Parts: sequence; structure tokens; C-alpha cells
Amino acid sequence: MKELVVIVGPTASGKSELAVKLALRFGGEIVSADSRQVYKGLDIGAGKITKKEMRGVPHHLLDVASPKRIFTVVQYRRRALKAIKDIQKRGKLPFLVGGSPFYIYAVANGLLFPEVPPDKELRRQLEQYSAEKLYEKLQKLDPARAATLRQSSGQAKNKRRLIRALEIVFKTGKPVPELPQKPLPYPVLLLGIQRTQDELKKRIVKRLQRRFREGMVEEIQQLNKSGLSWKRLEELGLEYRYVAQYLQQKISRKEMEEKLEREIWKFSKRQMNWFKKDPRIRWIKDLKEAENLLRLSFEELFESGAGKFRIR
RNA sequence: GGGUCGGUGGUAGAGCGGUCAAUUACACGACGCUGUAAACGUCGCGCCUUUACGGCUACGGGGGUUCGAAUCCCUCCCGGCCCA
Repeated sequence: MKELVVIVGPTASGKSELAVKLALRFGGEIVSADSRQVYKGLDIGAGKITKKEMRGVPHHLLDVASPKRIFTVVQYRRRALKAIKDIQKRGKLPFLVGGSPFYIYAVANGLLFPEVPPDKELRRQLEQYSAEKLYEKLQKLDPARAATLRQSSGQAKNKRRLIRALEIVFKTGKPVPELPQKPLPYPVLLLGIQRTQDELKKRIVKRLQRRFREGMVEEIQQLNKSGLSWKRLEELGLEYRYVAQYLQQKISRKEMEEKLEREIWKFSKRQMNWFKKDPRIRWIKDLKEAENLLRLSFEELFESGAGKFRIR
């Protein structure tokens, strides 16, 4: 039988560890859904799981791209779906685990993005215009998309969104299509790790300190030495952004640490903005609750005659 | 003790007679997201309410000038600097 378990939660909530435990218990493999861990060399700063921590559980979609080039959701989606299929073929249970909501939903909701690859040159040209101008252009060429953006909190002023919309219109000669969603052909169980704000804040600080001890600053210094520009590092956000600023002496060590604690906290809230409005997510507090839910969900599947699944 | 500069919203820091509940940044909060998503963007942020070009309380304290003061004057308190 086939099924997919998705594990979500804000950063530092303990997804990786929980996933490994569940995978060991239920015979699973893990598909990472993290927009930074896909890059080679982004290890400590991205919180990539170590070989030892994997405890023999196969992990997929880690280290699949060079950080020098931008890896996109669409590439991610393609590879993740393939990884999931392969795992299922081998009779194992796939766990989609990660903190990049857009990546999670690209897979779990089967978002079918328009087949228009990014055009750097075009983007650079459009970048010259103000958001207002871009919006006017879009309004003329694709009023429907313009209206959609206008209705979603601030997007009418988001150049990145406007440019992408125009890019699609220019390349296809047609309006931006409504995003088709292709439901996955197998049942999906979404688990969310629940933590109080206090708890999460503490975990963020603790984890950040651990990363410093583990040599995160050195890692980022090294990445720059081996050819990753400061600009690119800053673009990668959070740890990479602020440590890069520190290494360039744009900010002090203290500023860097304070900034990081705050920014990571804000990031976790942004992640939660996605998850908290998804009614499918079953929020769990610990391993036990997760196990129970998994077992239950399997039982339901047995009853419905969907097939058999081995629980170790 | 004398002189001098300054005390503004959570912080920094504008404003220097009306159009100021007070520019801006940060912090904080809420939210959005169709190939950069740890990215990118929007909104709110004194209090109250029938949410209104509404009311109230506010720019260290007190007093004054003025039709009107965060903005001018006096005084007190506090802080920086200089002289003693």
C-alpha cells in the first residue's frame, strides 16, 4: 500500500529528530523539504542532519544542488515526487519532512506551476520599473491576475510577484492560468509539531548557540573562500545572511547574534502562517502522539481495505 | 558653584508657534505569497469609542505668553560636555 506522511512545524521544533524516530519505527525513508538543505555545503547554518543523526534512515533531497545557482520549487517538486514514488516502490513509507512551506505544499497539494522557466534577462529589464508601473502593465495584459494580486495582502506592490506574472504572460502570450492542483494519488497524513511560543524561542536560542559552537561561522567563511559571493550568501537568508554580514564587518558579533535570534523567530512565525490555516494538519506534542496517529491512520486504511502495511 | 547643550512615543532619532497623536528607522504585532520562498512583499502600532476630516490624554514636572505650544518665556528636576 502507498501513503505519504508529511511532518511540518516551525524551525527548531524538532522535525528531523522526530522523523528519524518515526521512520525507524514504521520502516520509512525521509524526503527533506528544505529550501536550503538542498544545497551542497550548507550544513551547519542550514541545520542539515548529520550521518550519525540519520541512524541509518535514508534521507533524500539533501545536497542535490550547487549553492551558486538558484534551485527552485519546481525542480524540488519534480525530484521530491520521484523520491516519494521510489520509496513507495521499495515498500517503504515516505516521510516528507521540512520547514519550507512552499516546498511542502508544492508537493503535498500537487501545485502545477506554469511551464515558464525564469528568464534572467527579462527579469533584469522589468526590475527597472517601479511596482506601480509593473502593476499597470499587468493590469493591461492580465487583469484577472492583477486583481488576484491586489486582493492578497500587499502583493500588488510586490515586484517579484508582478515580474513573475508578467514573465508568464510574455512567454506564453496568455494570461497567468489559475494554479491547477493535482491531488496526490495516495493518502496523505499531515502531522504538525506543536510547541508553545516560549518553548520555541528557547529552542531557537539554544540551537543557534550550538551552531556557533559547531563552527557555523567557519563554515560560512569557507563557503565564501571557495567561491560563493557574499551577495549570494546574504541572499540565502538567516544564518547565511547575518553571518556573512558579520564576516564582512558590516555588523558586530553581538549585533549578528541578536539579529539572528529575532529573525529566526520571525521566520518561524511566517512558517506558522502557512501551517495554522491548514485544517488537515494534526498537531502533535510528542513522539507518542505521532505514533498513535500513524497507527490509527493505518488501521483506518486496513479497515477500508486499502491494503496492508507492515509495522515493525 | 559658573557656563553650555540637551530631555519627544518600546528604543534611536526628526520636528522647533497652527496643516502633530507627532517624519523616519528599528523593535513589536497581524497578514500575504503561481519557478529567488530562510527569499520577497503589505498593513497595523498612545488610549477610547457609535472607527469618524470623532473624543481624550500626550512631546521631563510646574507655571506663563498666545486665538493657538512638542515648538517661545520663567522655574524646578534629570543627563552630557566645558570651566571652577
